[in-house]
Amino acid sequence: MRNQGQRLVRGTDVARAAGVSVATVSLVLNDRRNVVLSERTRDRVREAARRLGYLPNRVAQSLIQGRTRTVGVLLPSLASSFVARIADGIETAAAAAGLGLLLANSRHDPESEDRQLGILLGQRVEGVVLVAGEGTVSTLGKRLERLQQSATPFVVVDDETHGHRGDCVVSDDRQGMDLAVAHLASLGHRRIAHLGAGSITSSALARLDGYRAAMARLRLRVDRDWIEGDAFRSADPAASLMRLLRARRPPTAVVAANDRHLAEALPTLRAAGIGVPGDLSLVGYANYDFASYLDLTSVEQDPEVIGAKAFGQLLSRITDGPSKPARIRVPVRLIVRSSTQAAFFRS
Amino acid sequence: MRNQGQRLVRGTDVARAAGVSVATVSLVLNDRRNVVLSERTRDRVREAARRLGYLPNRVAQSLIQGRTRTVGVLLPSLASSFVARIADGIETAAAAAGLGLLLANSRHDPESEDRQLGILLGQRVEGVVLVAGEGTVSTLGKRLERLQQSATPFVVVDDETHGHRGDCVVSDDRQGMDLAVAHLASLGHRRIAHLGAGSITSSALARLDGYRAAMARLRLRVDRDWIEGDAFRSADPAASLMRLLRARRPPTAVVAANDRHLAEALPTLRAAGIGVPGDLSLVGYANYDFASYLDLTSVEQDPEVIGAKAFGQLLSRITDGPSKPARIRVPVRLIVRSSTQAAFFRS
DNA sequence: GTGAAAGCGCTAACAT
DNA sequence: ATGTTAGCGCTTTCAC
Repeated sequence: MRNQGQRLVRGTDVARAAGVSVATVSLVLNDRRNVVLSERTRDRVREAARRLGYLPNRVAQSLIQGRTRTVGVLLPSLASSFVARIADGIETAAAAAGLGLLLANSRHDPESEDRQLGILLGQRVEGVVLVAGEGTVSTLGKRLERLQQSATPFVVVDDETHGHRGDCVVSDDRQGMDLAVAHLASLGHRRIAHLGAGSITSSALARLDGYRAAMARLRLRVDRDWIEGDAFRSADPAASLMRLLRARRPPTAVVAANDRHLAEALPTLRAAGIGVPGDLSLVGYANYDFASYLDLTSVEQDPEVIGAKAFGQLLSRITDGPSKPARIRVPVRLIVRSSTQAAFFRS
Repeated sequence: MRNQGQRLVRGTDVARAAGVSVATVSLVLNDRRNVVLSERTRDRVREAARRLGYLPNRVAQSLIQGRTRTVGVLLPSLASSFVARIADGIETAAAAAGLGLLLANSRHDPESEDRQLGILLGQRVEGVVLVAGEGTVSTLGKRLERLQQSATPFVVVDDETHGHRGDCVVSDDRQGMDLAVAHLASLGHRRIAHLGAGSITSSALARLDGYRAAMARLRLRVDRDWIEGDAFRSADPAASLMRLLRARRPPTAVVAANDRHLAEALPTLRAAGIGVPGDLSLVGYANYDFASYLDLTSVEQDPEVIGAKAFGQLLSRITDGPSKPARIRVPVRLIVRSSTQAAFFRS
């Protein structure tokens, strides 16, 4: 539309070219099997459509069919590769189901997220995948309410704290922390500390929770000064890590909620003469590509699957309607590299 | 649409609730200043719209106005953070201009790209940003032809080889290589080799070209065995790098077309006892986040700006119509870290 | 077998 | 100052 100059080909044009009516064009091109059309007409129409490069106007189709074959994806930013890969997973699944993707970006701003949501709803998307993020997560409830009122199916990704209002898909952070802690314990570590993500997202909280649960399951005590880098003192991961090492009973291993914090703290560790894994074992989280270059043992997530599951759940809501909210946790796996090592000689 | 149960609010509903006609609703909500409406009616309509949560159906608006306020973005994958950040830039610019984004993913497959393009055109997007990628770039021409025939404005990103058919936006790879080579030369290096990206994208070619041009500009000879990792022997960056070091006149510095190759070759270098930057200076390209963790001097691109410029160019095509094809090169900058050092004592 | 006509929800001329 | 009407491009009964 708004094609300066040559106007786009319409069904009418094809009809005229084929010497039939628009109705027939529609019948032929949509392969309506219940009506019987002569082969000759079918061919003539198809030929004319091909020759003119006719593409049925999906806007008009949407209007009359009452469905847009489009879902909305509302995310905080594509700058995060985790989020981008989730979007990739959603797109792939949606394309396979014949649905298009309307992408909107809140730029971590609740007001913007609200405005974007309005646009998506105005476009009459058939459903919305809402990827939570720092900045918007605390007021997410409002937007979910709005979605509910509009009776538009939706799925929340990367936040389960608001999950009671509908479906959500998250990475299994508790499992990840359990794998990390169990791995260290199996290497003989007993004094395992946690370097938090410095965030209030449900992921960060679940990782902290998962750390505590794993330690409890393995009957390992957690000293009060073994947890650092919560939402309020995350500014400097290196400083946080060094604080951990000054604990009354210094840890022999640290599980971090994020590879990045570890990577940033590494030079400080080196400067302090603390060898990894000789003096300290480290497990990261997210398995960013630099984890392999830095030889960091890390928990790998699967954002593409998260996206695919989110779309799958959304699709079943669109076709089957609402029912009991689902909470889907996508499994993670531990990638063992050389930042972790047995702690025999320390106990 | 396809809202099981409660039907969405239409203009008619608002009209009935406010005791006016649909036309009036439209006039009020679109703030038509040329027609005069009583304040009382305006308020009544606005109030009713607010109360009912009315959102004008953009599908219907699109149909009658002949414009969808939507642009299509067709990219090879969101798994690449470079591409994802370009998409982010496009989205931000589009949102600022009041246009939505229909995102489609070719998964590096030309046929899929063609199919997706058909869907975008069927949706009557007002323009298309086509991000080139490995796998689709060689047959890009066909799709550009299709776009031209449909008279839909488009901009190609990350490929200038097909740029003669319309506008394109690329990162300034030649400038990047020039910065890298000049930096090394300023440190006293004369024997500077090139480790290619192992790709046939226009970026990879431009970087190789840029390397040659920069060397020529600085009157530095390029030995025949100083170029490695072209499209045909890129499988193993470490092996390529080691081959470079066995050149008749071994280089004292290497500029790579991609950080990743350097990162992968680093362990091999270490194992061979070759110190960086002591024995060899290295400059990477792309400035991935691991470049900072590995202390790699690197050329930083600006994908968000690339996206923004691409959208800007597209928008001017949409509003102003076609004219001489533009070729926009987005500047890069060199981030100096400690993988490069003066080569005084070697010459 | 095929065409005519109605209508999806909206906007924009034209009436009143 | 507001309502009536036509029509965007398509699909879908219902006539012929």
